[in-house]
Amino acid sequence: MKQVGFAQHDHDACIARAMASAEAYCADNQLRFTPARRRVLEILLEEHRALGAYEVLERLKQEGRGSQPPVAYRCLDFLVTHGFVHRIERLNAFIACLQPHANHFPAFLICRVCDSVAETTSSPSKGLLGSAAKAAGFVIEQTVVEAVGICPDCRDSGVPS
Amino acid sequence: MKQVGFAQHDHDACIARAMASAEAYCADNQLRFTPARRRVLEILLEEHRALGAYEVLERLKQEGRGSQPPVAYRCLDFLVTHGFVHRIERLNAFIACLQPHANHFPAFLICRVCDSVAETTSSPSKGLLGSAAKAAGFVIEQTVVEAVGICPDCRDSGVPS
DNA sequence: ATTCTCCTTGTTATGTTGTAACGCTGATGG
DNA sequence: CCATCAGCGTTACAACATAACAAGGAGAAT
Repeated sequence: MKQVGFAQHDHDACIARAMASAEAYCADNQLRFTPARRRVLEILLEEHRALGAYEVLERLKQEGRGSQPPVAYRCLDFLVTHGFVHRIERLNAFIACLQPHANHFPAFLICRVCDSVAETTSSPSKGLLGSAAKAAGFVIEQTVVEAVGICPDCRDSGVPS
Repeated sequence: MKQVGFAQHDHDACIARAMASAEAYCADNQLRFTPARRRVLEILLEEHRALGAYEVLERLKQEGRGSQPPVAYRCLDFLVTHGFVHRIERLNAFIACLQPHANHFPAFLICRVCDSVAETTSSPSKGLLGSAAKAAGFVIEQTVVEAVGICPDCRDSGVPS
Protein backbone atom coordinates (compact mmCIF):
# COMPACT_ATOMS: atom_id res chain seq x y z
CA MET A 1 0.00 0.00 0.00
CA LYS A 2 1.13 3.47 -0.76
CA GLN A 3 -0.20 6.94 -0.25
CA VAL A 4 -1.39 8.45 -3.48
CA GLY A 5 -4.10 10.80 -4.59
CA PHE A 6 -4.72 11.79 -0.96
CA ALA A 7 -5.96 8.27 -0.14
CA GLN A 8 -4.77 4.75 0.44
CA HIS A 9 -5.06 2.09 -2.18
CA ASP A 10 -3.50 -1.04 -3.58
CA HIS A 11 -1.35 0.38 -6.31
CA ASP A 12 -0.38 -2.81 -8.13
CA ALA A 13 -3.96 -3.95 -8.33
CA CYS A 14 -5.06 -0.59 -9.62
CA ILE A 15 -2.44 -0.67 -12.35
CA ALA A 16 -3.39 -4.17 -13.38
CA ARG A 17 -7.05 -3.30 -13.47
CA ALA A 18 -6.51 -0.19 -15.56
CA MET A 19 -4.28 -2.02 -18.04
CA ALA A 20 -6.78 -4.84 -18.41
CA SER A 21 -9.56 -2.37 -18.90
CA ALA A 22 -7.66 -0.52 -21.63
CA GLU A 23 -6.78 -3.80 -23.29
CA ALA A 24 -10.39 -4.90 -23.34
CA TYR A 25 -11.66 -1.57 -24.59
CA CYS A 26 -9.19 -1.53 -27.47
CA ALA A 27 -10.07 -5.08 -28.43
CA ASP A 28 -13.75 -4.23 -28.42
CA ASN A 29 -13.26 -1.10 -30.51
CA GLN A 30 -10.73 -2.16 -33.10
CA LEU A 31 -8.10 0.07 -31.60
CA ARG A 32 -4.47 -0.92 -31.77
CA PHE A 33 -3.03 -1.06 -28.28
CA THR A 34 0.56 -1.13 -29.48
CA PRO A 35 3.60 -1.68 -27.28
CA ALA A 36 4.49 1.99 -27.31
CA ARG A 37 0.99 3.05 -26.28
CA ARG A 38 0.82 0.32 -23.68
CA ARG A 39 4.15 1.36 -22.25
CA VAL A 40 3.18 5.01 -21.98
CA LEU A 41 0.01 4.09 -20.14
CA GLU A 42 2.00 1.84 -17.82
CA ILE A 43 4.46 4.61 -17.10
CA LEU A 44 1.67 6.99 -16.16
CA LEU A 45 -0.03 4.38 -14.03
CA GLU A 46 3.18 3.48 -12.23
CA GLU A 47 4.07 7.07 -11.46
CA HIS A 48 0.54 7.77 -10.43
CA ARG A 49 1.01 11.47 -10.82
CA ALA A 50 0.83 14.00 -13.62
CA LEU A 51 3.84 13.76 -15.94
CA GLY A 52 4.84 16.23 -18.60
CA ALA A 53 5.16 14.88 -22.12
CA TYR A 54 8.91 15.35 -21.94
CA GLU A 55 9.12 13.36 -18.73
CA VAL A 56 7.34 10.50 -20.44
CA LEU A 57 9.65 10.91 -23.39
CA GLU A 58 12.65 10.70 -21.09
CA ARG A 59 11.45 7.33 -19.85
CA LEU A 60 10.88 6.08 -23.38
CA LYS A 61 14.33 7.25 -24.34
CA GLN A 62 15.91 5.28 -21.53
CA GLU A 63 14.11 2.22 -22.77
CA GLY A 64 15.31 2.74 -26.33
CA ARG A 65 11.91 3.51 -27.78
CA GLY A 66 12.59 6.62 -29.75
CA SER A 67 13.80 9.88 -28.47
CA GLN A 68 11.87 12.62 -30.21
CA PRO A 69 8.82 14.49 -28.89
CA PRO A 70 6.31 13.24 -31.46
CA VAL A 71 6.78 9.71 -30.19
CA ALA A 72 5.50 10.67 -26.78
CA TYR A 73 2.87 13.09 -27.98
CA ARG A 74 1.36 10.59 -30.36
CA CYS A 75 0.93 7.95 -27.69
CA LEU A 76 -0.46 10.52 -25.28
CA ASP A 77 -2.89 11.81 -27.88
CA PHE A 78 -4.16 8.32 -28.48
CA LEU A 79 -4.57 7.63 -24.78
CA VAL A 80 -6.30 10.95 -24.14
CA THR A 81 -8.59 10.58 -27.14
CA HIS A 82 -9.80 7.23 -25.94
CA GLY A 83 -10.14 8.21 -22.33
CA PHE A 84 -7.30 6.24 -20.76
CA VAL A 85 -5.39 9.35 -19.81
CA HIS A 86 -6.40 12.89 -18.95
CA ARG A 87 -4.58 16.05 -19.79
CA ILE A 88 -4.22 18.50 -16.91
CA GLU A 89 -4.36 21.88 -18.62
CA ARG A 90 -3.16 23.77 -15.64
CA LEU A 91 0.06 21.74 -15.47
CA ASN A 92 0.57 20.95 -19.15
CA ALA A 93 0.78 17.38 -17.99
CA PHE A 94 -0.87 14.00 -18.30
CA ILE A 95 -2.25 11.56 -15.75
CA ALA A 96 -3.65 8.07 -16.10
CA CYS A 97 -7.39 7.72 -15.64
CA LEU A 98 -8.39 5.30 -12.93
CA GLN A 99 -11.96 4.65 -14.03
CA PRO A 100 -11.76 4.80 -17.80
CA HIS A 101 -15.09 5.39 -19.47
CA ALA A 102 -16.89 5.52 -16.15
CA ASN A 103 -16.96 9.24 -15.45
CA HIS A 104 -17.38 11.27 -18.56
CA PHE A 105 -16.89 14.58 -16.82
CA PRO A 106 -13.69 14.21 -14.85
CA ALA A 107 -12.47 16.89 -12.48
CA PHE A 108 -9.18 17.31 -10.69
CA LEU A 109 -7.88 18.61 -7.41
CA ILE A 110 -4.40 20.01 -7.93
CA CYS A 111 -2.14 20.87 -5.03
CA ARG A 112 -0.29 24.09 -5.76
CA VAL A 113 2.51 23.12 -3.41
CA CYS A 114 3.41 19.58 -4.41
CA ASP A 115 1.57 19.37 -7.75
CA SER A 116 -0.16 16.17 -6.75
CA VAL A 117 -3.40 15.54 -8.58
CA ALA A 118 -6.51 13.68 -7.46
CA GLU A 119 -9.19 12.71 -9.92
CA THR A 120 -12.85 13.04 -9.09
CA THR A 121 -15.99 13.83 -11.00
CA SER A 122 -18.08 16.88 -11.61
CA SER A 123 -21.36 17.53 -13.30
CA PRO A 124 -20.79 21.03 -14.48
CA SER A 125 -23.50 20.89 -17.07
CA LYS A 126 -26.02 20.59 -14.26
CA GLY A 127 -25.29 23.75 -12.36
CA LEU A 128 -24.81 27.39 -13.22
CA LEU A 129 -22.55 26.51 -16.10
CA GLY A 130 -25.16 24.31 -17.69
CA SER A 131 -27.83 26.96 -17.41
CA ALA A 132 -25.56 29.60 -18.87
CA ALA A 133 -24.63 27.37 -21.77
CA LYS A 134 -28.25 26.54 -22.45
CA ALA A 135 -29.25 30.17 -22.34
CA ALA A 136 -26.50 31.08 -24.75
CA GLY A 137 -27.26 28.22 -27.12
CA PHE A 138 -23.82 26.76 -26.51
CA VAL A 139 -23.44 22.99 -26.76
CA ILE A 140 -21.00 21.59 -24.21
CA GLU A 141 -19.01 18.62 -25.45
CA GLN A 142 -16.26 18.40 -22.93
CA THR A 143 -15.33 20.13 -19.69
CA VAL A 144 -12.08 21.11 -18.07
CA VAL A 145 -12.58 21.31 -14.33
CA GLU A 146 -9.47 21.78 -12.27
CA ALA A 147 -9.49 23.01 -8.69
CA VAL A 148 -6.24 24.46 -7.44
CA GLY A 149 -5.56 24.51 -3.74
CA ILE A 150 -3.74 22.68 -0.98
CA CYS A 151 -3.78 18.98 -0.31
CA PRO A 152 -4.07 17.59 3.20
CA ASP A 153 -0.41 16.56 3.35
CA CYS A 154 0.92 19.98 2.42
CA ARG A 155 -1.48 21.75 4.71
CA ASP A 156 -0.36 19.59 7.62
CA SER A 157 3.27 20.30 6.76
CA GLY A 158 2.31 23.91 7.19
CA VAL A 159 2.21 26.03 4.06
CA PRO A 160 -1.29 27.39 4.42
CA SER A 161 -1.09 30.89 3.01
CA MET B 1 -23.64 47.33 -31.08
CA LYS B 2 -21.68 44.33 -32.02
CA GLN B 3 -21.99 40.59 -31.61
CA VAL B 4 -19.55 39.26 -29.07
CA GLY B 5 -19.54 36.53 -26.51
CA PHE B 6 -22.66 35.04 -28.06
CA ALA B 7 -24.71 38.06 -27.09
CA GLN B 8 -25.34 41.68 -27.97
CA HIS B 9 -23.92 44.49 -25.97
CA ASP B 10 -22.62 48.04 -26.12
CA HIS B 11 -18.96 47.48 -26.56
CA ASP B 12 -17.64 50.99 -26.00
CA ALA B 13 -19.59 51.34 -22.80
CA CYS B 14 -18.36 47.99 -21.56
CA ILE B 15 -14.76 48.97 -22.23
CA ALA B 16 -15.16 52.29 -20.48
CA ARG B 17 -16.82 50.66 -17.51
CA ALA B 18 -14.12 48.01 -17.16
CA MET B 19 -11.31 50.55 -17.42
CA ALA B 20 -12.92 52.80 -14.84
CA SER B 21 -13.43 49.87 -12.55
CA ALA B 22 -9.78 48.82 -12.84
CA GLU B 23 -8.67 52.37 -12.25
CA ALA B 24 -10.74 52.67 -9.12
CA TYR B 25 -9.65 49.31 -7.77
CA CYS B 26 -5.98 50.16 -8.24
CA ALA B 27 -6.42 53.52 -6.56
CA ASP B 28 -8.15 51.88 -3.61
CA ASN B 29 -5.49 49.23 -3.24
CA GLN B 30 -2.27 51.12 -3.79
CA LEU B 31 -1.64 49.35 -7.06
CA ARG B 32 0.16 51.12 -9.86
CA PHE B 33 -2.01 51.13 -12.93
CA THR B 34 0.84 52.11 -15.23
CA PRO B 35 0.47 53.04 -18.90
CA ALA B 36 1.73 49.67 -20.05
CA ARG B 37 -0.68 47.76 -17.86
CA ARG B 38 -3.50 50.07 -18.80
CA ARG B 39 -2.75 49.63 -22.47
CA VAL B 40 -2.68 45.85 -22.26
CA LEU B 41 -6.04 45.82 -20.54
CA GLU B 42 -7.41 48.15 -23.21
CA ILE B 43 -6.13 45.90 -25.96
CA LEU B 44 -7.83 42.88 -24.45
CA LEU B 45 -11.04 44.80 -23.91
CA GLU B 46 -11.05 46.15 -27.45
CA GLU B 47 -10.46 42.77 -29.03
CA HIS B 48 -12.99 41.20 -26.75
CA ARG B 49 -11.62 37.73 -27.36
CA ALA B 50 -8.85 35.58 -25.99
CA LEU B 51 -5.43 36.75 -27.15
CA GLY B 52 -2.16 34.90 -26.82
CA ALA B 53 0.62 36.70 -24.99
CA TYR B 54 2.50 37.04 -28.26
CA GLU B 55 -0.49 38.64 -29.95
CA VAL B 56 -0.58 41.22 -27.20
CA LEU B 57 3.16 41.66 -27.53
CA GLU B 58 2.78 42.25 -31.26
CA ARG B 59 0.40 45.11 -30.55
CA LEU B 60 2.74 46.62 -27.98
CA LYS B 61 5.60 46.35 -30.43
CA GLN B 62 3.66 48.27 -33.07
CA GLU B 63 3.09 51.00 -30.53
CA GLY B 64 6.76 51.19 -29.62
CA ARG B 65 6.35 49.87 -26.11
CA GLY B 66 9.00 47.20 -25.92
CA SER B 67 9.30 44.15 -28.00
CA GLN B 68 10.31 41.26 -25.79
CA PRO B 69 8.04 38.63 -24.23
CA PRO B 70 8.58 39.60 -20.60
CA VAL B 71 7.04 43.00 -21.28
CA ALA B 72 3.74 41.41 -22.23
CA TYR B 73 3.88 38.62 -19.67
CA ARG B 74 4.52 41.02 -16.82
CA CYS B 75 1.53 43.16 -17.61
CA LEU B 76 -0.63 40.09 -18.09
CA ASP B 77 0.54 38.63 -14.80
CA PHE B 78 -0.39 41.81 -13.01
CA LEU B 79 -3.80 41.96 -14.61
CA VAL B 80 -4.51 38.29 -13.91
CA THR B 81 -3.30 38.51 -10.33
CA HIS B 82 -5.65 41.35 -9.60
CA GLY B 83 -8.60 39.89 -11.43
CA PHE B 84 -8.85 42.23 -14.41
CA VAL B 85 -7.97 39.52 -16.87
CA HIS B 86 -8.45 35.76 -16.94
CA ARG B 87 -6.12 33.18 -18.34
CA ILE B 88 -7.79 30.54 -20.50
CA GLU B 89 -5.70 27.44 -19.84
CA ARG B 90 -7.15 25.50 -22.68
CA LEU B 91 -6.05 28.14 -25.19
CA ASN B 92 -2.92 29.47 -23.51
CA ALA B 93 -4.55 32.83 -23.93
CA PHE B 94 -5.87 35.79 -22.00
CA ILE B 95 -9.21 37.56 -21.97
CA ALA B 96 -10.42 40.68 -20.21
CA CYS B 97 -12.81 40.16 -17.34
CA LEU B 98 -16.09 42.00 -17.70
CA GLN B 99 -17.17 42.00 -14.07
CA PRO B 100 -13.92 42.32 -12.18
CA HIS B 101 -14.15 41.23 -8.57
CA ALA B 102 -17.80 40.33 -8.91
CA ASN B 103 -17.60 36.62 -9.68
CA HIS B 104 -14.79 34.91 -7.88
CA PHE B 105 -15.31 31.61 -9.63
CA PRO B 106 -15.37 32.43 -13.31
CA ALA B 107 -16.11 29.81 -15.94
CA PHE B 108 -15.78 29.90 -19.69
CA LEU B 109 -17.54 28.54 -22.74
CA ILE B 110 -14.98 27.97 -25.48
CA CYS B 111 -16.02 27.27 -29.06
CA ARG B 112 -13.78 24.62 -30.53
CA VAL B 113 -14.43 25.88 -34.04
CA CYS B 114 -13.89 29.63 -33.83
CA ASP B 115 -12.14 29.82 -30.42
CA SER B 116 -14.55 32.45 -29.20
CA VAL B 117 -14.89 32.60 -25.44
CA ALA B 118 -17.83 33.61 -23.28
CA GLU B 119 -17.41 34.27 -19.59
CA THR B 120 -19.93 33.07 -17.08
CA THR B 121 -19.82 31.87 -13.50
CA SER B 122 -19.79 28.53 -11.80
CA SER B 123 -19.94 27.42 -8.21
CA PRO B 124 -17.93 24.26 -8.40
CA SER B 125 -17.30 24.16 -4.70
CA LYS B 126 -21.01 23.59 -4.20
CA GLY B 127 -21.52 20.43 -6.22
CA LEU B 128 -19.79 17.10 -6.56
CA LEU B 129 -16.40 18.74 -6.71
CA GLY B 130 -16.94 20.55 -3.44
CA SER B 131 -18.02 17.37 -1.69
CA ALA B 132 -15.06 15.44 -3.04
CA ALA B 133 -12.64 18.14 -1.94
CA LYS B 134 -14.16 18.26 1.50
CA ALA B 135 -14.02 14.50 1.85
CA ALA B 136 -10.38 14.46 0.81
CA GLY B 137 -9.44 17.35 3.07
CA PHE B 138 -8.44 19.44 0.07
CA VAL B 139 -8.83 23.19 0.33
CA ILE B 140 -9.94 24.78 -2.94
CA GLU B 141 -8.49 28.22 -3.55
CA GLN B 142 -9.16 28.73 -7.20
CA THR B 143 -10.95 26.88 -9.97
CA VAL B 144 -10.39 26.42 -13.66
CA VAL B 145 -13.70 25.70 -15.35
CA GLU B 146 -13.67 25.68 -19.12
CA ALA B 147 -16.39 24.07 -21.19
CA VAL B 148 -15.42 23.19 -24.74
CA GLY B 149 -18.11 22.86 -27.36
CA ILE B 150 -19.80 24.70 -30.16
CA CYS B 151 -21.14 28.23 -30.07
CA PRO B 152 -24.51 29.09 -31.63
CA ASP B 153 -22.94 30.83 -34.63
CA CYS B 154 -20.74 27.89 -35.58
CA ARG B 155 -23.52 25.43 -35.06
CA ASP B 156 -25.79 27.42 -37.36
CA SER B 157 -23.03 27.59 -39.94
CA GLY B 158 -23.13 23.84 -39.80
CA VAL B 159 -20.13 22.14 -38.24
CA PRO B 160 -21.93 20.04 -35.68
CA SER B 161 -19.90 16.87 -35.49
C1' DA C 1 15.03 69.50 -2.20
C1' DT C 2 17.91 65.31 -1.80
C1' DT C 3 18.55 60.86 -1.04
C1' DC C 4 16.98 56.29 -0.59
C1' DT C 5 14.33 52.53 -1.73
C1' DC C 6 11.57 49.75 -4.30
C1' DC C 7 8.77 48.79 -8.16
C1' DT C 8 8.62 48.88 -13.07
C1' DT C 9 10.55 48.59 -17.55
C1' DG C 10 13.52 46.91 -21.13
C1' DT C 11 17.01 43.69 -22.68
C1' DT C 12 19.52 39.22 -23.68
C1' DA C 13 19.39 34.70 -23.46
C1' DT C 14 17.36 30.40 -22.65
C1' DG C 15 13.99 26.94 -21.24
C1' DT C 16 9.66 24.39 -21.95
C1' DT C 17 5.90 22.63 -24.57
C1' DG C 18 3.98 21.22 -28.92
C1' DT C 19 3.68 20.20 -34.26
C1' DA C 20 4.46 19.83 -39.43
C1' DA C 21 6.21 16.93 -42.68
C1' DC C 22 8.47 13.05 -44.62
C1' DG C 23 10.04 8.30 -45.33
C1' DC C 24 10.10 3.59 -43.49
C1' DT C 25 7.96 -0.51 -41.68
C1' DG C 26 4.91 -3.85 -40.47
C1' DA C 27 0.04 -5.28 -39.72
C1' DT C 28 -4.36 -6.16 -42.12
C1' DG C 29 -7.27 -7.23 -45.73
C1' DG C 30 -8.07 -8.47 -50.41
C1' DC D 1 1.26 -12.28 -52.46
C1' DC D 2 0.49 -7.62 -52.96
C1' DA D 3 -1.75 -3.14 -51.82
C1' DT D 4 -3.01 -0.15 -48.36
C1' DC D 5 -2.73 2.28 -44.39
C1' DA D 6 -1.89 3.12 -39.52
C1' DG D 7 1.93 3.65 -36.67
C1' DC D 8 6.81 4.86 -35.74
C1' DG D 9 11.02 7.40 -36.00
C1' DT D 10 13.37 11.30 -37.58
C1' DT D 11 14.51 16.33 -38.65
C1' DA D 12 13.27 20.64 -38.20
C1' DC D 13 10.72 24.24 -36.36
C1' DA D 14 6.86 26.89 -34.03
C1' DA D 15 4.59 28.57 -29.90
C1' DC D 16 4.62 29.60 -25.17
C1' DA D 17 7.12 31.12 -21.04
C1' DT D 18 10.79 32.65 -17.69
C1' DA D 19 15.57 33.71 -15.44
C1' DA D 20 18.62 37.24 -14.69
C1' DC D 21 20.47 41.73 -15.03
C1' DA D 22 20.83 46.83 -15.90
C1' DA D 23 18.63 51.18 -15.99
C1' DG D 24 14.83 54.45 -15.01
C1' DG D 25 11.43 56.72 -12.23
C1' DA D 26 7.75 57.29 -8.51
C1' DG D 27 7.11 57.96 -3.68
C1' DA D 28 8.62 58.23 1.12
C1' DA D 29 11.76 59.89 4.75
C1' DT D 30 14.49 63.18 6.29
